[in-house]
Amino acid sequence: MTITIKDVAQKANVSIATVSLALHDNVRISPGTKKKVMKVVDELNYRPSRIARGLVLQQTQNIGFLLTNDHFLHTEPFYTHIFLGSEFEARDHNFYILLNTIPNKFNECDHLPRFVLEKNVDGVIIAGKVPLEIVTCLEADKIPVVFVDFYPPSGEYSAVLIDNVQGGEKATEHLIAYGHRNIGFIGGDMVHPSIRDRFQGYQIALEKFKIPFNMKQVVTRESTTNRKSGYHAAEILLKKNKDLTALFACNDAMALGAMQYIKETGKKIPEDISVIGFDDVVEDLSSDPPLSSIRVPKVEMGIESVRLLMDYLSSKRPKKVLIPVELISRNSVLNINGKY
Amino acid sequence: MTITIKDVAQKANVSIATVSLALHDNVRISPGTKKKVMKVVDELNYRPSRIARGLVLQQTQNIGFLLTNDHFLHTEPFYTHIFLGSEFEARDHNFYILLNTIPNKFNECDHLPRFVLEKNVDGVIIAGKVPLEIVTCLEADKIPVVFVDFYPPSGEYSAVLIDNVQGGEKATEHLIAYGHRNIGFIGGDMVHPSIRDRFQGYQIALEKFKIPFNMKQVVTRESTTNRKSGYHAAEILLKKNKDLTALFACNDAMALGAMQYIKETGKKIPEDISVIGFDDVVEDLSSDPPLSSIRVPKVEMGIESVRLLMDYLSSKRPKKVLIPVELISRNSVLNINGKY
DNA sequence: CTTTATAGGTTAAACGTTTAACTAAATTTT
DNA sequence: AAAATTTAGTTAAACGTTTAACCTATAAAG
Repeated sequence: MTITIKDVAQKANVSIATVSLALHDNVRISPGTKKKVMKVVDELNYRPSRIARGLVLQQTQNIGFLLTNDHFLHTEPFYTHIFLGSEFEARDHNFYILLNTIPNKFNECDHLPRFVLEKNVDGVIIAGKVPLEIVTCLEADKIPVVFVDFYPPSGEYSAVLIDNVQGGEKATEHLIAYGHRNIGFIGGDMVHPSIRDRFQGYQIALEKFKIPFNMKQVVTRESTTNRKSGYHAAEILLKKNKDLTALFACNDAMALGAMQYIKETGKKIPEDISVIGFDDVVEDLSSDPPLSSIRVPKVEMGIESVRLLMDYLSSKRPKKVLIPVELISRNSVLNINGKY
Repeated sequence: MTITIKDVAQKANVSIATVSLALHDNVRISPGTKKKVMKVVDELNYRPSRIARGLVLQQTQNIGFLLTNDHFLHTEPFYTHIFLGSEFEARDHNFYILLNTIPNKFNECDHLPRFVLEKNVDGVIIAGKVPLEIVTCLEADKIPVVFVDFYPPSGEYSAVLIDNVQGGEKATEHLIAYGHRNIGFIGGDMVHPSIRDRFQGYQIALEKFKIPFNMKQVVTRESTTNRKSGYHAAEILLKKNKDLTALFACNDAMALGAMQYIKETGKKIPEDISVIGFDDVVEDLSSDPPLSSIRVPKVEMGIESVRLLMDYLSSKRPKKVLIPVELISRNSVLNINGKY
């Protein structure tokens, strides 16, 4: 027996319309009546049913959150933090987040996430790279979309993006500032815009300091960006380049893999080789040594994505936000200025 | 302009009741009419509105998922995997999972998760240890609850629990089978039933093999169960007990902390000290050496929790499920049989 | 003193379903 | 052939809100 607006109306001796209007601070309701209603609302601990409200208002107050299975299950808590940020902000707007993971490959339009099929969301947040097919299907449904940490090759969307170029520069410049001149780049899945941008930042920094760019010092053949491929990339790189003093890995997972390879070959980090990563997902992961990285404010990105969606819902205009990143210096990079 | 049941009825030349009944496979509808209706449903790509349905059926088809902030943000992806499991299973039942993280400390009843206040869920899954105040508030609301990896000290609830005693035994017996006789136990937050059970499993295994239990070989004073406290606990333990050949840490995080301490003191794992953890959250975390552990089937637990909730919703009877665990042998435990 | 405006409500329709109760035609039973 | 039953649908109420349209006193204006 849940309390409805009728119960309140009855007990307060007014119509249900009055209760509703009072709850919405309508000018038509006198202060006296309002107080009376509010008192009963408190007494009965009444809360409007979100379902009934949704039906008449034709809105769900739900936000869909789309993510590939892989991304959610990643050991590195990157997208989960973004997800949590969106939950925080959604709460403030009285929205709910409906998570739906999707397979990494996507076939047909007929199997869209159910919250889309059922029209159970007012908008969708898409985090990370997803199959493009799904984007076109969503597009067809005219459902508002915000991208986080990914942007489809064509179209005009709201998006929260990391300033990857800036990050790549910061990481590389840090190594340069510490005296490194032979810096390897560990990439993977170069089709991914984020990785490409980080690579571009790497190149920009080198150029800025007049350090010749050498394609031999770069690995971009790995198709994934996890530890295993980081390990493998480091192997390739270090066997080809005996003179490298530092590695910039395009994300922390690859950096950790690279560190493992380096340690297994008997070399010391950072004494023999310095390593810097990207994403800063290793906070209390106690890698040995602690990995320097580029911090990406993940929770903030989640928050921002909800804000953009709210904004779009009222203005109908897409907006892009570029999130700045920050260098986190730990102990995996050695200052070798004046050492050689 | 979203398609409603009316549009379907009109185009199929039947009443909306017929459409609804046809969609629900009601015997009253002849095969012919049903086919006709279904054809139009397909043509118009009609999907019943979950909101309207929820209103008349007085059910939300939503499940609340409650978790403390800390647990969700843990680096170790334990609860996120449980969460994902629940999402998988909920999808099969056409339910949505509404995540709500709560602060670790909880004050008043007046600030329950909104999905409870708004009656926006049919039931709630509570994962991990939560403030007891919230449990009593939920109890008062008569809202169906399933606990996962936690069970409140009093009351009768549905729950999915890890067989921690069995796990503690398996871990310890593994060490014993490999010839270890001086086995330290690293605990923390012994108020937590899971940790206590693991400790109990440790004791049972020792007793089974007639190995004397020695309180000196046990640390149970740490208030948290993270890397830092694992590091600290290992320090205490190893300084007091020079003869330990193996450590059983009550979870992987503490095990990793302990490993770090051991390595920093110049000892080798597993040559000098064997280490085994619990939870198996380190899968591709590439600890060095790879940590042996007790695997807890996290995704399955999430799945099971939704099943229990569904079961409770129809039967109104709480049910407990004890999830068995599995030894995962990697390289952090050395077989020292016949070595001494 | 009648007319008009205003303040403070109330009535009723609408949102999109489900389903109990009803109905009409067809079929079976007696 | 009339009565009873079955079949295959339809009608209308209900779920809990919001809000446009309507109403009725009272105050202000002429």
